[in-house]
Amino acid sequence: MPQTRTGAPTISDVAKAAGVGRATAARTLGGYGYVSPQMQAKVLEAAEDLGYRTNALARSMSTGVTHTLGVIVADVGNSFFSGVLRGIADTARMHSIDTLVISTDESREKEISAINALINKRVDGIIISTAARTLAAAEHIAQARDQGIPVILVDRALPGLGLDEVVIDNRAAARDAIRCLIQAGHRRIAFVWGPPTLSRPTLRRELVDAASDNLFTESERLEGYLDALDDEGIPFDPSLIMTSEKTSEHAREEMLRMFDSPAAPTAVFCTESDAVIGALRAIRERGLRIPEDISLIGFDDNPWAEVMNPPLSMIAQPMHELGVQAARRLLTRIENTATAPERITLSTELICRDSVKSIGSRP
Amino acid sequence: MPQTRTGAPTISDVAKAAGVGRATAARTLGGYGYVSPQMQAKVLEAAEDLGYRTNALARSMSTGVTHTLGVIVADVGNSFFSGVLRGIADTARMHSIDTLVISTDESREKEISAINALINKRVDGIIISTAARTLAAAEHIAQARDQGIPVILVDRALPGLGLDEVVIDNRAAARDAIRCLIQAGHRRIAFVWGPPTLSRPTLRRELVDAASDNLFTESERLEGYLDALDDEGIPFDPSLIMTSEKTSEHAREEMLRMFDSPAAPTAVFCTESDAVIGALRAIRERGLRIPEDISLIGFDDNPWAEVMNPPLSMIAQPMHELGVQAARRLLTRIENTATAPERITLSTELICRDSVKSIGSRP
DNA sequence: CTGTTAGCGCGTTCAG
DNA sequence: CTGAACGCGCTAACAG
Repeated sequence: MPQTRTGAPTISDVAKAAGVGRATAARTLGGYGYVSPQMQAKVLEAAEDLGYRTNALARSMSTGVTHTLGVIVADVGNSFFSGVLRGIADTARMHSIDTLVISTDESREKEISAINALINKRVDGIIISTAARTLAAAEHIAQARDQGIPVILVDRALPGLGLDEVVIDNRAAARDAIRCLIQAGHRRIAFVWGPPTLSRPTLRRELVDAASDNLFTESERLEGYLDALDDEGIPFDPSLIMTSEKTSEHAREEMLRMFDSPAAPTAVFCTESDAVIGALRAIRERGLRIPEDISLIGFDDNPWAEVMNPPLSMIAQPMHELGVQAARRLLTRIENTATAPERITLSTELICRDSVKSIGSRP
Repeated sequence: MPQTRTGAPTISDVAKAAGVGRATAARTLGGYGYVSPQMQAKVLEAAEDLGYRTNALARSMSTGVTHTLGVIVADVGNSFFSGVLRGIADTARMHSIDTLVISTDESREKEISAINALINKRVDGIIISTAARTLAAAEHIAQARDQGIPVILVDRALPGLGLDEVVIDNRAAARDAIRCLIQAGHRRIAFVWGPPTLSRPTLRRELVDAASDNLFTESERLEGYLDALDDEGIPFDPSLIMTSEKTSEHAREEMLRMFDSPAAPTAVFCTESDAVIGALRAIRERGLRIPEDISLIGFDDNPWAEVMNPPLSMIAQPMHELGVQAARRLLTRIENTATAPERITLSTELICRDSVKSIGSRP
């Protein structure tokens, strides 16, 4: 029978039952220090039939290690983040450390409260895909870092914080996709979802400014789009950029607007899979066919992209690997806190299927 | 300057800095007991510029509450589970409690080790979608329950454990879908994925036996399929049941096999979205059209189902709500440990779109 | 190799 | 209303 109020047998209960000192019991149960095989057996047996479970809280109190790490993302329900999470949790679990997950919906308050909760719970480290776009807005992250908690930025970098970052090359990914479209003869390419702005930007500068104040991933993708246009000397048309709120419903609406314009796009580039969904809805509503009437390339090669009619050309992001690398980096950072922070950039792959048609307006 | 080795300022540091007793500091910082506004102010200020963060571990040690709950599922990377998780985490976070997530890949060992980790970390409760199909195989769950940790079963029930269960009506969902197909005139309906068996069952009994030893959800779905067949007096054909390992690749292979058989199915029912992906691949490979050549209904109404050509008829599961209900139930269970366990059954919705064609072989 | 003792940081009596 | 003292369960020096 357990003696404590909480009901759980403690290490002293075991020691008593085994007829040895606490420390001996603690040593064998904790797996440290020396203890004779005979005593060990006695302790183990006593522990067994008392149903002893080591109290991780108490252990953490004295060791200062919780074997728990925190993960903060916008939405664990999202396929991208849940893929990353899986990668993180898998590699963490291999080292028998658990994962605390918090979704923020890109809300600053939620992110701050998440960080605080994790700090208070004394997690061994934090992996975060922050909604902050500026150093000033990332004070809570700097705080965690200053508390001595290792922090890894995943998917969204934020230079200047002096933290390790694990990201993909968003700019190159977007550039390659747009190039693929341009090479197929397209010149009017819609960019479905860009930086949200209050009014539609007319100048390129306005747009770039808005983007630089936006999420790392989104602004990089826009830059890549612009890069490709520049390379081919194609003029930038602001009416082809979606700047409203990022929901698949808004993506649909903006696409509809573009289709109804005299200078409608002949191709669409979507920066996220929800954007693809929205674009696809609009395309169907207007009775357009892919790729005959409109070509499409999107981000995130989910399994369904391949079974669409026609199969969609997509940019595959290594979600799981992103998580694995972030977790690895965190683990080594926990050991060795003193090396210089670095950025790990994973590459994407443009999976060419049948959603892009050559419209042969090229020499 | 912090005095402890861990670097973090403690409540006594604050007390000292504020020139008051520990208890006074503890009371204001912990938000309990009485303390004069003036002292309170002094303490708060001292805490502020010392950068004090309450140590949740220490607090949990004395209160016995961790404000943390554990979630165990097969795969957080899976869209169904990540949806459920989101529901759980959302409602938990509203009560400022965090969520520890562990994936098991349906492995018994991983599930056991997950439960142990959670018990040791003294989570306030556990929500699990267990891989165990029998009471005997669920001993680890019974153990957690006996340790006094509230446990809620989600998505997969296991009667006899005496635990609360939050599930959907799998049997009715499958039955309705099959009925819809039958009413459209179909009599040869493939069931893509059923209980894995070593050899293809020839008798209905064999199959049902295999199913009853399978996951709760899967066996219920098979029963629903059989129910509908029985209602209409349609004979059961074992060659239409997929009994190999559950991967989309195997789903594809089994579909291919069925298509090549003289008695090919005219409709397919898929019990999971990965099964749909596999079936869709096979359908394309054989050059079949939906719904002209083959009708299809699947589980899990993910956003992409609606933008397929044609839009797919799907069974929508309330994933988020499943999580919300499970979390709610857990929270009330944590308060009030003494009420009788109950099963909450959420209903699904058959979303009829264009993947089912009437083949009019009916009066 | 083993037992004793002192923290870890906070909640919580119990006098004053 | 305030402060001193003890306990939570475990690790870690330190003697023996």
